[in-house]
Amino acid sequence: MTVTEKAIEALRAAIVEGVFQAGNHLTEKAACEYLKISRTPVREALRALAQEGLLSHEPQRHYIIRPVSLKDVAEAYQVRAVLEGLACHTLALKGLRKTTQKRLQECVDLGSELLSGTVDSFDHSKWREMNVRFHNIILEKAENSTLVSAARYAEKVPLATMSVIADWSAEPNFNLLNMAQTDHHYILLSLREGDAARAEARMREHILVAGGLVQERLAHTSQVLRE
Amino acid sequence: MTVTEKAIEALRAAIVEGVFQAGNHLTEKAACEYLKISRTPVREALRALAQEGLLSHEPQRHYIIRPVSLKDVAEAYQVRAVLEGLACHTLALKGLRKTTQKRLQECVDLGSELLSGTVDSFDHSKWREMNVRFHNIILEKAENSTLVSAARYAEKVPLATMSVIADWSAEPNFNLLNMAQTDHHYILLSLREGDAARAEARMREHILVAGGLVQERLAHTSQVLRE
DNA sequence: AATACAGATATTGTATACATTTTCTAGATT
DNA sequence: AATCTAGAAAATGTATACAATATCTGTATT
Repeated sequence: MTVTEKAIEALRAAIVEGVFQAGNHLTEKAACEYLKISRTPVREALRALAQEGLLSHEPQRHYIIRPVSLKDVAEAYQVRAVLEGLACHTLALKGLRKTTQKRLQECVDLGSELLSGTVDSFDHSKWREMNVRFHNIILEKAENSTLVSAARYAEKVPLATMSVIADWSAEPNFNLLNMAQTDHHYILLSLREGDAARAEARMREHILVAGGLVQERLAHTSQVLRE
Repeated sequence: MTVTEKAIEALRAAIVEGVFQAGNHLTEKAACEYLKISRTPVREALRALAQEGLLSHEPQRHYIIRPVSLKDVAEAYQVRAVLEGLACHTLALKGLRKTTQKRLQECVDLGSELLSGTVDSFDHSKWREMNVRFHNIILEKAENSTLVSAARYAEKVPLATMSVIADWSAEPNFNLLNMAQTDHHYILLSLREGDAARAEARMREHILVAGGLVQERLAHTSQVLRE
């Protein structure tokens, strides 16, 4: 792994965690001293993060850490909803290959297994891993590279990714998890039946609900949000 | 304008025009000598173009000019269709401001004016400008920055943008232009009525049709496509 | 003849020096 | 006191030198 790659990850983490506060300047020098490396890889990292949307930048001016609002998070989820909806639409038309169907079924089965146990023994990290896998399989099996890239982009909006939910393992909401599980079940069913419109609609709704949940939690836990 | 910015534009143009052939390597040195500048801005430009999707790259390896297939173009249009569909959905729910409605109406009026004249006097560049404007207004007035970025990304796929049609001014297809004009009319109508579902559906269909047209032409004129 | 290896060559990655532009500051002017 | 204007300081942009890695080439080995 090159220094530049490490710089991208380290700076992204630092920004999301609030080491560099939103709204402030971020000079190349400050980033260099924080990471203890030279300017060249830092410049490349800053440019990459700006393209991701984490920083804003105009030529000849310093980078600014883009504040993230609840509205930004909501918008990112709306975009993800239509993109993953398209993935479902495409995949339903294309038809599920047996191996793909099997892999998705495994996710659904694992989900119901995880939810069938006692509340105390619920394994949140396994559930999260399963969830990411379910969505990624659908996205990738649609075999549309522009779609994958665009979806990855929408996931880069801070706090607009599934993984933030990991921090809430203390008090998982089983009503919502059961809803998500049911969604997954019916999405897979629609895909198997080749019902493109329903698969799309279900996935859209599924993601919008998840987005609403994330926003609600963020509003309460008052993360690093502007306003 | 900095050297880096000029490098990005010049290299993008060179790739799209086929100066550097698709599928081939593109070494930093070759780009430096072509542009007659040093490696630093070239490296930044290559990284930016890779993020756009024009080049592929793995660390410690040279950049490769990503070949574009008809399939890629089709996929990019599908992504644009759902994204601009979302823009319509959002805008219809949000409601059109008077100024926005006026600006869109101007596009529609200009379109019908351009199509009402004789075939020979048809001003293709004005039509194209109007079309880009119509779509941009909707995209921007939806006020979802992730959506705008994702849509801009999908437009970066070579040949998957409206502007390629500019080259076909020799023989515009009036049936299709009239269809597009009708689409614009009804999209605006749905937006004004606040009918989110119809506005979305119409925009999706509108873009898919345009994408089909572009693909058909590309297949005949045999552009710089692989396979 | 095909393969494996070693050295040479070329290419990418990083650091640093210099150039240019912007921003800050101190003083003069009103 | 407020504003404007050098000049200085600091930041970004660019070029180049050096380091690390990958690729190529020719020879030796089987």
